[in-house]
Amino acid sequence: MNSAADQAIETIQREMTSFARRARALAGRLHPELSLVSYTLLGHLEESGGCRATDLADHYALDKSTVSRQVAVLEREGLVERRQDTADQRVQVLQLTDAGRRILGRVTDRRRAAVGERLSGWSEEDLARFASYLRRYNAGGPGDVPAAPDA
Amino acid sequence: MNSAADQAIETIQREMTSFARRARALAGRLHPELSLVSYTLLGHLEESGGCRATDLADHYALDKSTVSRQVAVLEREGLVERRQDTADQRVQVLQLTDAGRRILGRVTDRRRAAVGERLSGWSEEDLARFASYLRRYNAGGPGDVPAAPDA
DNA sequence: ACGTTCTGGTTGCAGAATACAACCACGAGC
DNA sequence: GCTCGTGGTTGTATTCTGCAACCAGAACGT
Repeated sequence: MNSAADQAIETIQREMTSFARRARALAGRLHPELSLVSYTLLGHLEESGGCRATDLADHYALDKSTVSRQVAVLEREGLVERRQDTADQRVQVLQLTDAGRRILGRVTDRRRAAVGERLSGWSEEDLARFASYLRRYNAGGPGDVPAAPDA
Repeated sequence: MNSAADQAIETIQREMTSFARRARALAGRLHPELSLVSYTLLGHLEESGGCRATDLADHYALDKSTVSRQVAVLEREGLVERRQDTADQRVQVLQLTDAGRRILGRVTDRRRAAVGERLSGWSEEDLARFASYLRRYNAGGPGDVPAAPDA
């Protein structure tokens, strides 16, 4: 099958890859104080309103050991805190601290500004459509839970 | 300023970030024989039809030392070859070998299949539009970072 | 109750990717 | 011919990562 759809898929996979490739460097330049990993972990904590380390690992396809270490760093920096779950003593519920929320907010602002600048010439309609495509792409996918469109 | 456009930009930056975060793991699962880095470097060589290491570094916002080492690996594996530029003895033009082209093709196929599966429910029109948005976004200034207004 | 298995998490270890700085070689301009 | 800029490599240190081994608490079966 070599249709127009195929062409589009080829382009999508190439452009998404290209973007991903640059993302780390972008994060490094835009907010050296919060690595791309840390940023996304904090972001997920905010979105989810607190979750377990395992959830983070699943969500980002990381090994639980990696998450464990990353979280340890974030905790040492006072950006997240862990609370033992009362029901299950194994579980540590992770949550943003106020400091974490503050830093996350600052970094998000800066990122949004950067992205916004890049999107400055776009019409509101295009922006909305692009956003919805991205959300749909990330949400969808086999092997991935259809993810409640809550947040 | 909290317009619809702002909302869209917020979403775009979040979703792009989320995607980038997973990309490495995806590559690891999908084609362990070719890391995300190697894949993108080979991809750029194919697209460009051969270029210098410096071009790769610029394009992906990598340090030239990083590229140098990555290319060394790819050369050792016989996937790229370097030719001294006749005009400028400093320059090494990098090009895919047949083996490199073969592997790149295989991996691209696999990636396209994965992406395609994720996009299976999409209309042809949506695919085309999504692709064009991504291309437009990535093309937005090879100067790369939209120059953080903060720093 | 007790042992087995499962789940959430940490730690030891090793490998890969990366940046920065120092360096070498060549080319260009004065 | 010097000096400076450019393309590339190498030394060094850091960070991210996965895998495997491990520990502790829960769940389940007998």
